[in-house]
Amino acid sequence: MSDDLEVHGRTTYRHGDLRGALLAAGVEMAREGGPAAVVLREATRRAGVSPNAAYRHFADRDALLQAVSDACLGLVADRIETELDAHPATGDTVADARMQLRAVGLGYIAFAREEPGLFRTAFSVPDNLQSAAEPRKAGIRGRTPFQLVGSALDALVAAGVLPPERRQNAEFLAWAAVHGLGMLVIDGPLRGLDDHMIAFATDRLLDMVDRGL
Amino acid sequence: MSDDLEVHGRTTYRHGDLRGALLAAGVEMAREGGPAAVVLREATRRAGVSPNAAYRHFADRDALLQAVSDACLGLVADRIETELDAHPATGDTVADARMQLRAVGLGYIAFAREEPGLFRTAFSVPDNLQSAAEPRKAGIRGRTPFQLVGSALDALVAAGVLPPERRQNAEFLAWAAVHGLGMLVIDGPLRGLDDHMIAFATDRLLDMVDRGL
DNA sequence: TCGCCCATGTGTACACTGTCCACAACAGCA
DNA sequence: TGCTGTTGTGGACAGTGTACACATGGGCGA
Repeated sequence: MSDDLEVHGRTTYRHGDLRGALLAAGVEMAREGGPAAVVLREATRRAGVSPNAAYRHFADRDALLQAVSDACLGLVADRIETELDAHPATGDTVADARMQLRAVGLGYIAFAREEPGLFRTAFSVPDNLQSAAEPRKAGIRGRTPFQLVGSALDALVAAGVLPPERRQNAEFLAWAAVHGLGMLVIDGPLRGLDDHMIAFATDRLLDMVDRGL
Repeated sequence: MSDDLEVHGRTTYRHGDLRGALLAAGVEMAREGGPAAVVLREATRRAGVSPNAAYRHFADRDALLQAVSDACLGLVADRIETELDAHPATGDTVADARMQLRAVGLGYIAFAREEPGLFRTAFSVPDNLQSAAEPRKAGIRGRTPFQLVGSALDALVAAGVLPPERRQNAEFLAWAAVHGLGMLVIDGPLRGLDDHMIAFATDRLLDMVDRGL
């Protein structure tokens, strides 16, 4: 019996961090097959535990999916932060603010292309305004994608590019545009276009946002 | 035995239009619970037929979902056509062209709000450029949503509002923006906002497209 | 008109899923 | 040391997709 446990790298009756293990397994399955591939029993199998053990940590399969989805949103945030780092400030306040919003969009689309399964999973669960800024949806630096868009818009206002009266709710517009492109790129009509065309479309979309906000 | 058949409105061994019945049942289930609610066995139950009968008309559950999704896209097109009818031409070519694109967006968002389940289902299945204009995704007037956006953009070019060099691939930008807003409204951060706020956000988004295209 | 064929629907069966219930083990505290 | 509440197990059940063999009878050729 204790042999069985050790097979799965477990020497004690207790797992230690089953919740974490299930979450990690869920993310891995989501990566491979999107939200539908997040299967509770399979997660317990990968964690080396009986199916019902999951119910000590998640109310039901939906709760697991919700947690996986939140983790995916955090990964989106991380990818955006990476893109922000790749475009460091130059000192030109106006150009920097513009680039900041652009970087958010680029990171968003890049994540959609690099991890379509995680991207789909991130947005497969109903959300709302209240929870859009909850810490469990945040990346490693503690900011959610929604907050990252907001910061970029604040910078645009501070730089005098975006008139303050247009700031309110502007994240919805920017987000909608970029999010829509992301969806179209991974399993909408734009699926299968080559990198060059995607990059071109992204560029034009960001121009549109920049000009039209 | 023949009694059983008659219970489901069937007097013959053959159903007559099982494919159509399964499709209709699928759409109904999608309306109530989105793509996940499209259950093959339940569809056959509603059609008064044994589960395996479905396999004479659809290769598997995914093929049924694909067909349901196509039908939903047709309904999106119908809703857009309705909105177009609600904004008849005035003779002012420029204003009419602008309004045409606006109507497409309004119809799109309206459908998302009125039929969230069908909307989600319409875009739950991978798509691509080739199939975006296939007749089975068309509405009652034979045009797909993708084609309706295209027509509106053509009108903008004809009216001299949109420079021809910006016409290419412009449907991607317009579509992405509106599609993104649709997603955010039904189960993104904008979910639960009241009608007034949604209308306001839609208006501003369409302004952005109009200005930024 | 008869008889056959094959498209269409049925029955049975299997693997897999989510989830409920009663039970077992054991970590940590009294 | 012994109790207790938390965590994991085992068995069971309904529901799903789908494969295989079989039944039915509508409509065609003879």
